[in-house]
Amino acid sequence: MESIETLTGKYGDEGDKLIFKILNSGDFLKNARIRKDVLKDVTANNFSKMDLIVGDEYPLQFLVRDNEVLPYITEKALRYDLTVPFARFVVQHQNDLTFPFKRYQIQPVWRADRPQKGRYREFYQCDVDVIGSNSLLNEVELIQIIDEVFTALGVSDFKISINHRKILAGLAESLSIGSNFSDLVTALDKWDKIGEEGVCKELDSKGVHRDGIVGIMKFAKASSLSDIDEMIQNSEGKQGIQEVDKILNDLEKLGVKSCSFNASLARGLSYYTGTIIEVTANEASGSICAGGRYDDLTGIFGMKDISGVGVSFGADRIYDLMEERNLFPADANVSTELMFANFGEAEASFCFGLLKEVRAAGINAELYPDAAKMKKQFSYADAKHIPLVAMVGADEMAKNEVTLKNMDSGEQRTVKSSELIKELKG
RNA sequence: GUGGUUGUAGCUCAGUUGGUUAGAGCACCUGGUUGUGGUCCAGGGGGUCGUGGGUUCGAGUCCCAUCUUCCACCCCA
Repeated sequence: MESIETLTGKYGDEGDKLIFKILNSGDFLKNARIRKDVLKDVTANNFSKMDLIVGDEYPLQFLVRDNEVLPYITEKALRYDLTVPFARFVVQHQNDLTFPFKRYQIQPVWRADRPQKGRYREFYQCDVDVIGSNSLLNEVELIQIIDEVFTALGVSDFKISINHRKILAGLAESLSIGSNFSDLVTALDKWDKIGEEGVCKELDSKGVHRDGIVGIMKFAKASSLSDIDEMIQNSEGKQGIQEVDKILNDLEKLGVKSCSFNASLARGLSYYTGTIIEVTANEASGSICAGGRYDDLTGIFGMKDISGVGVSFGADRIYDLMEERNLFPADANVSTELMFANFGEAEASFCFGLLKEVRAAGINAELYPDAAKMKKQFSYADAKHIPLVAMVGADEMAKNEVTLKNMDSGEQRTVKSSELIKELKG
C-alpha cells in the first residue's frame, strides 16, 4: 500500500486511471467537499433523466464529479508496480544504503482494470534494479539475466527488444513534433499490433502533421541503428544511438543473441528516460518482461541526480505461457519424497521419531495424519505422486524394521530402521 | 472506463417448440480387498438451474433488473 501521491503522475494519464484507490477508513465522507461551480445542477425540478431515478434515490454521480471528490475520500492506493515504490524506499533510506544499490523484489501489484486473457487485476512482478549508477554495464547485466532466466525456463523463442527514450525524443525533435511526444510513444508502441496504417491513423487523430507522420513511418521501419543514424541529427538522439550500440556490442561479446534493436518499441510508462527493454515470446499474450532506465524517479521524491535501471518479470504471464507449452517438469509438484503410513497411535508415534531423523537427513517426508484404511492412505500417496511409502505396523515395530514400498514399480522390501537413511540416500 | 459475452453437481458440459421426480463424464464416498495405490466391478451422496422480480395453469427454457465470467478496445507485466 502506498500514499496515493506517491503513485499518481508516474505512469501516464491512462496509468493514473488504473491505480487501485482505497477508500478512506472510518467516516470517509466527513471531510469531503466539492466546489460550488463544479456541482452538477441537479435538482428534482430540472432533472432531465427522471427515468434514472429509482424511487426516492438517484445516483450520486449526477450531483458531483468523481475527480472532484476523489482527493477527499481516498488517500491510499495499492501499488501499481514495484519500481516507483522502490524509488520512494531508496530516497527514504538513502542514508542507510550503499550505492550503487541492487535489489530484487517479488510481490503482487494491482491494476484497476477489467481482467482478460493475460491481464490480471492482481499479479506478481519480479523486479531487478540497480540504482545509483549511470553505467551501461547495468543494462548489459540485466539483459544477460533475462536471457539466462528464459533459457533456463525453456521458453525457447523469447525475444528481447531494446530501444532508447533519447532516440525517440531526438526523433520527435528532428521532426518538430515535441509537443506530441507522448502521442508518438503510445502510437509507435502499437506498431506490431495495429501495423503501419493503424499507427498513421492514430498519429493523425492526435494532430501530428503529415511530415512528422512520414518521418515516424520511416523510422519505425528501420531495422538497425545505422538506418536511423541519419534521421536523427541532434545530440540527445545521437547519445541514445551510441548507448544502444554499446549495449548491443557488449552483449555480442558475451554471446547473448536474443537481444536486438527495435525502432518501434516505445513503452507507455512515463518515467523512462534512457534504455527501454521488452521481452515477448508469443505476440498475442503481450510482454512477459519489461523495463528501462529512469533518471528522475528519485528526484521526484527528493533525491537528485540518481539514475536507476531495472526490469520486471511478469510472473503470471510467464506461468501461463509455460503451462500452455507444457514446460513445467513432471516432478515440479513432487514435494514429499517419503510418506509414513499411519497404523495407529503407537505406530504413529514410533514413525514420528523416524520422521524427524529422515527430515534431518534432508529428505522431505510426512506422516499420514490419521489411522485411515491403507487403501485411502495409498490413494493419497498416489494422488500426490509421493514416490515412497514407509509402513511400520506392529510386526515392523517389534523388529525395529521399516517396510518401504516403491510406488512406481510396486516393489517393497523391509530394512532395519537404523539403516533407513542409508537406504534412502543410496 | 467503452462495447460484447457467459452463468445448470466440486470440474467440463448436455437439457428439443416452455410440460412429470433436471442428466452425463470426471472427481468424491462406501463395498469387493482384516496392512497396499495407479486397472476393474457393484453401489452411493451431491444442484433453491448466479440473484431478485415478472409473464404463464406450468419457467433451467420467455421478459426486465442486478451481479458474475470471459473476450475485444484503452492501456499494460
